[in-house]
Amino acid sequence: MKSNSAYTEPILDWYEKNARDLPWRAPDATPWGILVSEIMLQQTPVSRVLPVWRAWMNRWPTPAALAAEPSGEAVRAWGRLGYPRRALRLHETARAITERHRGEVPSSHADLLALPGIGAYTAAAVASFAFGQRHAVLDTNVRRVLARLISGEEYPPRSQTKAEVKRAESLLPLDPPTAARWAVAVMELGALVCTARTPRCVDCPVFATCAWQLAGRPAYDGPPRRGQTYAGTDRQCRGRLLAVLRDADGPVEKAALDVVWSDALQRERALDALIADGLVDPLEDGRYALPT
DNA sequence: AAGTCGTGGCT
DNA sequence: TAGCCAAGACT
Repeated sequence: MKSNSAYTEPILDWYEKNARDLPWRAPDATPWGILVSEIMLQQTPVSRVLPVWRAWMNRWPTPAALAAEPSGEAVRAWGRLGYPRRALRLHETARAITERHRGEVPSSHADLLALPGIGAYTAAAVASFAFGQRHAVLDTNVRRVLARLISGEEYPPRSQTKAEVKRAESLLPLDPPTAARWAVAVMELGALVCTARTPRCVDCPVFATCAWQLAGRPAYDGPPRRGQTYAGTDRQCRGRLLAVLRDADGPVEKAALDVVWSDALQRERALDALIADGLVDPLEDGRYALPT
């Protein structure tokens, strides 16, 4: 097997020995199971995804099974994973797969990209992990690993650049199955060793050739990286309101929503937004429910 | 194209 | 303790 960089073989070897045993990586994992895992894992830690993924796959083992249910059931089963619009889009995707692709998860990057809730990363990830294709799979882990290994910087730029994509493509092994293994391997290295906060460089298989190491691990000096305060935001309010509906057996009175958020103006705004998003259904009798 | 969109664990 | 961060997508 040909390697096209000094990083390829050490990282592939490291992955063979250190990969986590995740159910969506099992030999019997289906493209649908892999797709579901990728949606759930967007901005969400593995540990929180695991139980929800298992229950989800047990209940809806195929796209057609999910497509046959009301979207509200997907929202309810989503539980507290966060960003519940993902559940809605996953439900839409199940219906699109059922209608447009005969119930089979499409294998082409373009077809995947056309599905709701699936962007460049997820399309590449599913094409790579489920179908063994050769794609640059550029997520937050990979971006950070490459920034350190090659650019010698602690963190990548705020938003993804074309240069990063080119670089990721140039590192891809030529053989598709190997490229697919490389993709998970780099991601896993970022998740387990080359972590954001306190990297475990002593365990790194490419420590000796890491540009960031060689530069003396200079601290990040770019613009502030984030600032997502949460307490008191519309997002928190939306979360509270939706939790009431998730935990209820059926439609709820307006009063049941009112008690979970004191600021009436913000509460109405958040409720309207949830309705506009299709996450909440206002009934004619004045009550509210998850969508049908 | 910068803002918005949940939630909880970790340091 | 209070940020920081986690396999992004969409507008």
